Formats: sequence, C-alpha cells, structure tokens
Amino acid sequence: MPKSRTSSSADNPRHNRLLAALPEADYERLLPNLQQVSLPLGTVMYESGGTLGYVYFPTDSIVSLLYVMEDGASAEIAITGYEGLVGISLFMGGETTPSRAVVQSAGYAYRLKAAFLKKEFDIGGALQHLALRFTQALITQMAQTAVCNRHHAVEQQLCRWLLMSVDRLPSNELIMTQELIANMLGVRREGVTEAAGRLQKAGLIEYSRGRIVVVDREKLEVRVCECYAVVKKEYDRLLV
Amino acid sequence: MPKSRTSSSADNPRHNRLLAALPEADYERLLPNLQQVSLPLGTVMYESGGTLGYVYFPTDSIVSLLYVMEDGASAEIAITGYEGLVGISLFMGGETTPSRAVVQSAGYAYRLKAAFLKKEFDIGGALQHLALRFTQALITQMAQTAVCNRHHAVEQQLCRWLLMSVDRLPSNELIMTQELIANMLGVRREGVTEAAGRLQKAGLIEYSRGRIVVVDREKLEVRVCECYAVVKKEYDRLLV
DNA sequence: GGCCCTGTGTGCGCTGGCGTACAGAGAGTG
DNA sequence: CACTCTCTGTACGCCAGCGCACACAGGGCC
Repeated sequence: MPKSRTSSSADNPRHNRLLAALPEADYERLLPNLQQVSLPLGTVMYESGGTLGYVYFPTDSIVSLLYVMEDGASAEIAITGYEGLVGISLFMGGETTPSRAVVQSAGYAYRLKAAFLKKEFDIGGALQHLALRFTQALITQMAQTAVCNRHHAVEQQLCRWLLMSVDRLPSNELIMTQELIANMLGVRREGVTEAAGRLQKAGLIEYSRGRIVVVDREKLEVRVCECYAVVKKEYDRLLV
Repeated sequence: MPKSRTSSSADNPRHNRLLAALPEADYERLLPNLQQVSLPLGTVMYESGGTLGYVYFPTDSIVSLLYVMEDGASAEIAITGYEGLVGISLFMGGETTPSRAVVQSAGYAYRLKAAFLKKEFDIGGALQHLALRFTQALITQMAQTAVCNRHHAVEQQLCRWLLMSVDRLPSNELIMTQELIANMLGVRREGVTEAAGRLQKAGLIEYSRGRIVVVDREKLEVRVCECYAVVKKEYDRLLV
C-alpha cells in the first residue's frame, strides 16, 4: 500500500501531539529510538491478551481499540490518532489488555521499544506526565462510548464516529466501507446504510463504495449527540 | 446513619486491597495521613467537573462512577470498592472528570489529601505502581461496560451488576431499590422489575422493598454474560 | 387501627434495531 | 465487452426495551 512516499505531515515525529509537546531535551533523547512504520488499513497491532513490543505514536493514521466477543460480535471502545499513543498497558503496568487494536485509517506512526518507553516513563518527567493525561482523556472517551451505546440512536453515533475520525485526518475524506463502520459501532450494516443514506440526502456527507467525504461539518455537529462535544472538550483540556 | 460503630472489617486501612499491598515502609508513611470517613448511601463524592480534595480508599463501601446526561438520563461507567480507590484523575493529571461518583452501598473509606497523594505518587514507588495497575483494571471495566451496553440484555446486565456488587460486600445482601439499579444500568425501572422477577422465580435471588439477597451465586454466574468473567479475571491479574 | 408514602407488579401500544433475504450498481479483471 | 466481486439499497417480520398509566402491597407513623 505505501506508494512512493511523498514528504508529508507524516514524516515528522512532532506531528504527533504527544511528541510535539515534549520539551526539547526529552525529545532529543527519544529521537534516535523512534522508528517510522507504515500502517496499512486493517493491520492488527495487538490481539486481546497479546503482548506489545512497541508503543506507537500515530501521525496520520487512526487506530481503533475494539473488543471482540465470544460470538464474534464486536464494539469499538475508543480511537486514537495523532493526538495520542497506542499501547497504554505498557506503562500502566499490565502489559496486555483484553482488547484488539486495528488500523482504521492507513498511514504512518512512530514507534518506540517497550523497554525504552518504560525506562523513560519511570524517570517521571514530561513523557510520564503527557502519557498519563492522554490516558485520562482516553478514559473519558471510553466512558462516553459506554453511555452513547446505552442511550443514543445509530444515526447519532454515526455522526460522532465520522466527526471523531475526520478530526484525526488531514482531509475530510475517509476510506471505509459501511460494513466496517458497522463493525466498529457494533451495529448492523443495514443500520449504517440507512443512517448514512439520511445524512447524504441531507447533504452532510457524500459516499460511494468505501469512500466517505464529509461535506458539511457544521450540520454534522448539529445532529450529533452531546457525547462528541464532551469528549472533544476533555481532549482539548487535557492535551495542551 | 452510622449507628454506634462496632469494630469491623472497615476499621483497618489494610482492608482496602491497594493499601494492603503496600510495603510496610510506604504504608507507615501514609498511615498518619489516612483518615477514616463514613459514606452514607447516596453521598455524592464528586460532581462532573468538580475538583476532588481527597482520594478515597473504600473498605466496605461501594462507589459508583456514573455519567448523567443533559436530559437527566444516566448510566454507570464503573464501580469501585475495597479493591480500589476513588479519584484517579488526581494522579492522572486531569484533576477532574466529566462524571459523578455516588455511594452505592453505605460503609467506610479512608481518605488521603490530594496534595499528599500526588507527592507520594511522584516518588514513583509502590503506590504509583499499584494506582496505575488499578487504573488499568478500571479501564477494562469501563470498556466492558461499553460492550455490554451495546450487546447484552437487561437481565444479563442485572446479573453482572449483582455479582460485581456482591463481590465487593462482606455479605450477600444489598440495600438497593430497583429504581436505583435501573438508574445505574441506564434502563427503565420496569425492565429491572421484570428481570429481577425472573431471577427470583428461578431461585437466584430474593428481594423485598429495597433489600436484595443473592441466594444462589453459582446460578447467577451461569446466567451472566461473559463480561463479568472478563473483568474479574483482569482484576485478579492486575491487582496482586 | 387507619393513613400515607415508597417500592413493586402489570398491562398497554410504539419504535428502533435485529436477522434474513435478495436485488441493483460500481469497479476492476480477463 | 462480459464477468465477477464487493459494496449498497430495500423490504419484511420479530422482539426487546421504552414511555405511560395505574393497581397493589408492605411498612412506618400518628
């Protein structure tokens, strides 16, 4: 998938918001250990219970944390993009989590060896501080997902999902079939088709065969449930 | 509510699993700063966005973390008892969270001034280690709640809720009306009545006017969804 | 004992999402 | 160009949970 790389926003570690927030000295220490990797759509970064060798700092990719149940049904728990990192269990002390991380939007990330990260984290400096604040933001996102799953209609959840994804992308276009969105939201594909059809008719989005363009962000923000704003506000508050 | 105190399991800080896991030296340092407090049913420990002056280590009380929406609807995000602490946002760096903490089962807890906790946490010793592992367990619980809200029926969620509560209590009796349980689960009161009626008919529980007794734990574990076991396993793994 | 208040049981009709099934429509391939 | 595969549209019956309304029942209080 990685066609001839063009120099883009993905090519600088500082395009990850956490790395960007590090003081120069800490950043310099990390830099030689950061390794850019390409993340094709669908890559499974870790499996439920599996150990993770690296933490990943996405630049222009988006990663979904999702839980797959015994019967195969799934639900997204949270997503992470350039504003965060993948692999919190490494520094939280548990090493693994009972969830799966999948690349939801292809792109690049910088990775850091688990052992190196732990060492840096234990120094107790800026990296620890940032990582913990990010984790709290992630917690808010998960909590809000729980609430949203309980109380809100599929259409609203789709709006939330679209907005959260677009927020993490350089353009307003996502490569994603309705089938996959349905998996993420933990609903039927047909439910997504209907909701997306309504949104398209109302002129908020345009889509065709696995490609969705958000054409009217403002209107999307009107239709979405409160959950989107709550999470966004908390991310803005906690991450710089 | 606190009738004449009898010396019970609540009267020793070490009955909180996190405090119990501290090495002697760290514990001795904390002890003079630990203050026992009584937590009557319904006490709001913090409000969404409100700052918290203390972290609480429950001994025989249970605290619900719940989110209240704009229209008044609510949903429980997680619960914490003797195995954990209330107030993770203090050491995670955010100071507040957009949720509410309410005492779900009356009892006692030991509290520690926020400033003191932060100082101890920043030392990077056993307390930090334990607090972070607990936080990861809490994250698992929240993630699983999100999944459970999406896919499982009210009856199964009720089973999960009952088991999780009983696990954190010294007896198998809970003081809790169906109305309150419905608030926690974010469902209708009638839905709880029906599910509870079925469970009673099947001989798993007995209840009357705000008092529920779990009489057959094993059968409850058969009826519950997988979510309960996933979370329990993760707690056992992460907390000692 | 009679009263009231709180908690529980039950019965509607409604609707959103589910499971299933199948038809059409892009887009790439030979 | 025909072929196939993937993605999207639509329809139908089904059921869990919702909102509402009201009846009953235990238990404390005067």
